[in-house]
Amino acid sequence: MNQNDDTTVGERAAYVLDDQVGFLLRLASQRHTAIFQDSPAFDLTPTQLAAIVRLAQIGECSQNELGRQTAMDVATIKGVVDRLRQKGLVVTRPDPLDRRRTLLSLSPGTEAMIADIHEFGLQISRKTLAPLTAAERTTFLRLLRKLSEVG
Amino acid sequence: MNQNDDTTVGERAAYVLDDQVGFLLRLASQRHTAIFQDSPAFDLTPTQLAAIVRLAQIGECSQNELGRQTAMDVATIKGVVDRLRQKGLVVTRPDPLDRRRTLLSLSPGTEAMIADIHEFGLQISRKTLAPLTAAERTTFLRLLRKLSEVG
DNA sequence: ATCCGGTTGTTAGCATACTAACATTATCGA
DNA sequence: TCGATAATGTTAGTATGCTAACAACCGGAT
Repeated sequence: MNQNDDTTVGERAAYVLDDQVGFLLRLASQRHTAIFQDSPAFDLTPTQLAAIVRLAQIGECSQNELGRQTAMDVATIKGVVDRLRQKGLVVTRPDPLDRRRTLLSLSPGTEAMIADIHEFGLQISRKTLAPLTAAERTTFLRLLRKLSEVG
Repeated sequence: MNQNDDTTVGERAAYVLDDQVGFLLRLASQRHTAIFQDSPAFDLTPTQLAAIVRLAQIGECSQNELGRQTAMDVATIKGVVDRLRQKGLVVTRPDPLDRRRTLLSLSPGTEAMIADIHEFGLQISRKTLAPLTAAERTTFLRLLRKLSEVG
């Protein structure tokens, strides 16, 4: 019987930190972020790129709506949008139909860069998944999606 | 031909944010953290639990060493250790052999809780992986480890 | 023995990510 | 129409996670 067997009947599973999904998710996220930041094509963080790409996809929308579409709470999306506005990548105008809202859209310069930003994002994904074979990449993304879509 | 086909010869792969590994890793991490925080067994964050479990595993060590063993840079591990000391979970003493170092160890009370902390960690991992079948869980952890272990 | 490079821990600054509380504005129901 | 409810955006506070700079200290090489 393997000394690392964690399925022995009647015995409690051993807690090995390096085998826990939360710990491994943190490591994988760290590696992805490092790959992203080491590819200096744009002065963007992964989160900022996600916001820009989503805004390009869905078009003009409110700040909270963009937050929901990118899985950022209201406090986080505010900071992200503030920094994107400061860089001139996103512009705003008041919503004429709802005085609570500010509508966000990409600046013309950003609009023109969208294709390059997409290409950059694909490169990052390829580098991140490089340790896996093509079949493994497909499987991994499918399972990761199952873990993310719940709730 | 499928309209979402991203492998058509001669065409550039489409950039779909929801299919990018970085975005999905962020979603999965968010879900894991939410599961963790909604299980109020201990007043700990995932990072703090990792530090405690690792310290229990490797025994008394320096702050930077614990950081390396838990994938936290020197600034991050400092904050984590400060908070664990403030809660009385970790105690320190100067290293008699190296005046730069402070040696960390678990407080006796924490030592006594380690088995419960392990059990709690296993519950969190089970809940996080619940959307997958047993076979999928094994595969997912194997691939996630491959993505994390790369230098 | 001294100098030099490396290690340890601290600090400051920035960027997510979360909760909670708040004022303002919309909307729906009675 | 009015009153309760909900949505929007802001602010404050806390906790990672990163870089960069710094002082103090250790070890080895000359």
